Amino acid sequence: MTREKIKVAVVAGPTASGKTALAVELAKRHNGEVVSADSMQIYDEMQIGTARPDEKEMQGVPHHMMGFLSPSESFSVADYVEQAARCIEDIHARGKLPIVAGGTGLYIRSLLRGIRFAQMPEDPSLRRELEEASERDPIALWETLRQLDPQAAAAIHPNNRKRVIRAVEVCRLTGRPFSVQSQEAAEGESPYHWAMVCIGFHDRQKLYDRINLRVGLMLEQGLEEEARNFLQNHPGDTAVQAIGYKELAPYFRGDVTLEEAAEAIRRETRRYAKRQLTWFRREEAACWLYVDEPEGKESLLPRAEEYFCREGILPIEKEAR
RNA sequence: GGAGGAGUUCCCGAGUGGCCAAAGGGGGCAGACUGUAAAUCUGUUGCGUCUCGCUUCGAUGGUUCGAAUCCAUCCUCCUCCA
Repeated sequence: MTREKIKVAVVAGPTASGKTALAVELAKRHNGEVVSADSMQIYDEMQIGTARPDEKEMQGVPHHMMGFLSPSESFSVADYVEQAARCIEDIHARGKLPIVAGGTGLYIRSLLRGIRFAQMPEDPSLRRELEEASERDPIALWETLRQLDPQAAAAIHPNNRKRVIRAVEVCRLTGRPFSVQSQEAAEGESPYHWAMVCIGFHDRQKLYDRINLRVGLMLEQGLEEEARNFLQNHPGDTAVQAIGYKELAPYFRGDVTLEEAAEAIRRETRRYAKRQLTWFRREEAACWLYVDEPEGKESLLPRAEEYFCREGILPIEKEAR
C-alpha cells in the first residue's frame, strides 16, 4: 500500500517565460518526457497561437497532452487530471521521468493535489435553463444557491455567473452541497512526489517585452491564416476564447485594423501572464527561478536541476560539475 | 484675415458656482480561483503624517464667502467662411 510515489518534476511560469525550453532541456538530460499542462495547447488546430512547440523545439523529447483534441470536443479539468495522470503513470512505468510543464494553474494544481473529480452526469438542458435564469436575474440565481449551499454562496461572488451556475448545477445534479463535495475532492493526499520550479521575472517589463515580441513572431508565422480557418471551422466552440484568436475576429469582420488587433493580442497576453503570476505566487512550494537575475538565463537549467536534486526528484549523482 | 467650437486626473470622456479629488469607460496595479480556466469574477487607481490636510480640471490674472464650472488676456487644437 505504501508504494513509493511517482516522482514528478514541474515547470510552471507565465506565458512566454521559457517553460518549454527548460522542460525540454531537463527531459533531454534526465531521461524525461513532457506532460503539458496547458488548457489551450491540447487543441490540434491551434498551433501557432498557443505557441505549441514544433518538432524542432521538442528536440525529440516526447510530449503528451498536446494537440490531440479537436476544438469542438468538450474538455475540462476533470478530463485533464484523468488523462494526465495516465500519462504520468505510463512514463514512470517506462522508467522515465515525467516533467509537467505548463501555465494553466488550475490544471497543475488539480493534478498535483490529486483532486478527485466525481463522475458528473451531463445535463445540457439543466445547464441551459440555469444560464437563462442567470441571464434574466443573476442575483436571483445566486439567492437560489444560497438556499442550496450557503457556504458556496458565501465563497462565490453573485456577479460571477459562471461559477454560480456551476455550483447550482452540481447541487441539483447530485442533491448534495457543492462546497462539501469540493472539500471531499481535495482531501486526498497527492499521488505524486513532486517539486515545482517556477520561472519568474523581477522586472515585469522584461516579461512584457518578450510577450510583445512573441506576438509579433506569431503573426509572422501565419497566425492570421490559422485563426481565420479556426474561427471559420469552430465558430461557437470553447476554444475561441483563446487569446490570439478572439482578438483577430473583429479584424476579420473589418471592425479594426490588423495593428489594432495585434495590440489587443499583446495586451490580453500580458494580462493573462499577470493572472498566471498571481496564481503561481500562491503556490508556496514553488522554487522561483528569475530569468533576469545576474546569473541570467543560462543558469536556469542548473538551478532547476539543483532544486530538483535537493527535493529528491532527481538523483544526486550530479556532483561532477 | 473673419466666424464658431474645444482644451478635465495615464487615456477616452461626463461635469457648466458649493453635495467634486471630480460620473462612466479604457488601461495599470492587486486579488480570487475545485468540471468551458488563454475563461470568469473582485478590489483599487492624485499626494501625504490618510476619519484630516495638501496639490490638480491648458496658462495667467480677476469676480465670489466659495470656481473645473463665471469674466479678461494669452497659448494650443479643430471646424467653417474668406
